[in-house]
Amino acid sequence: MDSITGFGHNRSRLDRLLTPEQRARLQGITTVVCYPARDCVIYAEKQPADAIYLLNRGIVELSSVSRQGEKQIISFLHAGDLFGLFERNCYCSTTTTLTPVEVYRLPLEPLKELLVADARIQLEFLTKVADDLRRSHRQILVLGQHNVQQRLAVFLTGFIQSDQFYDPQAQVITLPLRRSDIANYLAVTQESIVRSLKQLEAAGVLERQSPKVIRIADMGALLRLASG
Amino acid sequence: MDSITGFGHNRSRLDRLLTPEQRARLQGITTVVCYPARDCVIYAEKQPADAIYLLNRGIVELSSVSRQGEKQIISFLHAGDLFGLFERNCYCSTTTTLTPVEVYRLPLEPLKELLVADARIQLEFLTKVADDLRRSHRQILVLGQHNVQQRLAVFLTGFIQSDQFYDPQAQVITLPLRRSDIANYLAVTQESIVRSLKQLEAAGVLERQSPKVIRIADMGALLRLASG
DNA sequence: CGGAGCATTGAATTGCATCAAGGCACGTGG
DNA sequence: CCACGTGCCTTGATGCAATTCAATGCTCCG
Repeated sequence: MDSITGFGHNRSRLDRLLTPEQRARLQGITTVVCYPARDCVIYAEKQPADAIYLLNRGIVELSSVSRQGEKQIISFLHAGDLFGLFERNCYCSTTTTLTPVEVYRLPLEPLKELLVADARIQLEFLTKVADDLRRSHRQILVLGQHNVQQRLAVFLTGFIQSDQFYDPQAQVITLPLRRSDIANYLAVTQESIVRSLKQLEAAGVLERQSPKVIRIADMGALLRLASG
Repeated sequence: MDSITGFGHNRSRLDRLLTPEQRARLQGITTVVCYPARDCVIYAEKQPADAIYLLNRGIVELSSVSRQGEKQIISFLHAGDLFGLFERNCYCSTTTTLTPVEVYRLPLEPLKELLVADARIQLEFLTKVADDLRRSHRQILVLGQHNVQQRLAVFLTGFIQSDQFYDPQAQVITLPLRRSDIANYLAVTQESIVRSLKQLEAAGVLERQSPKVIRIADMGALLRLASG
């Protein structure tokens, strides 16, 4: 809930959010779709939009590619997250799986009817979209105000509430991403990520146990960096 | 609708969005609040949240201040826009008037009841929040991928659909903002804005008729810059 | 069959030269 | 007076190329 990256909080699955009856109504229009591996494209930017998706299992990356071919990762999505934002009937971004994924596909027209018919279900959707908006605003602050070290600190602190990627005992984060993914998310180069990691290690803030395994040595310093 | 800054599109006023009956229901919980000048704070970051606002007249700036004291303008709001995003019952950002403003104040609890009671009204809200999310995603792309010139071009193109600030005949934009506001929005310094304006003028893309009055000399070039 | 050693490949890291943007001080103009 | 504009210097981040590292699969041998 507090996380910007999305890696922090373990969001509720669909089946905890609604009453059994509401779930049944939603399931009436739902198709379950599975993607077995990483790098599967669920939908691509500018493709005609015919459905909204609700993520049930796995991690999805929301991204857009600029004309120069640079990829910007807009956010990472987890179980319980909605995606499928479109404009003039075409999707605004590309969604790619980072892990095996299971999604609920909600075709637009029936969904709209359902939302109008059941205001409670709609309120769940409204809440989710508002949460996304809050996260996007935070990302704007990070990209606008923070230097590379601070961005990295924000990114890392996004993990400390995660069961899946953070071991509170050992204070160890296991990154599910490559350096280049982190770079594309924080809008810096991969080299800058590496250099900042090195600086933070030299400053005693963290310790790289292997490229993807990072021990937080000084949580206070990390949090201070992350908050600007 | 296509604008990122918000200065482009003349959004619908509340009174065009709903049926008379729905408008009446909304008015039942609404207080009209007026701010007579610029620089009035409607609410401040971290203040307890008790209402959502709907802008009826004027321009509002949504911003947040980082710990180092740097202001980041997140977006500009116009008639028809919703604001008042909060988390744990406290507002996430500060809203300040840029012009005289009239807002509809919608207290949270009655609003929530109304949204649950009337799914059509709620759908208007959902649509607005989704639009905001789309704009935020675009701003993330701009901050992440564009250099100063490109950001400025994006900003300027945001005006070309506006009745209020763009004269299509003369191809002239009248900026309602200071250099420092543009800088805080685009996450660069005021000096960089000035230098980029100069470069664009030297390149024949635009012409500064006065600091706030800018003639677009080569719209194609501007649009090309803006799209990366 | 299982495990040690080796090859292969993509990822991570480093050094160095370069540059876009920032910071500051000062001048200008409405 | 406040906002805008300019010149000069500094610097954080980048781009590129080279090097190291790590994970995976493969072979071969006990």
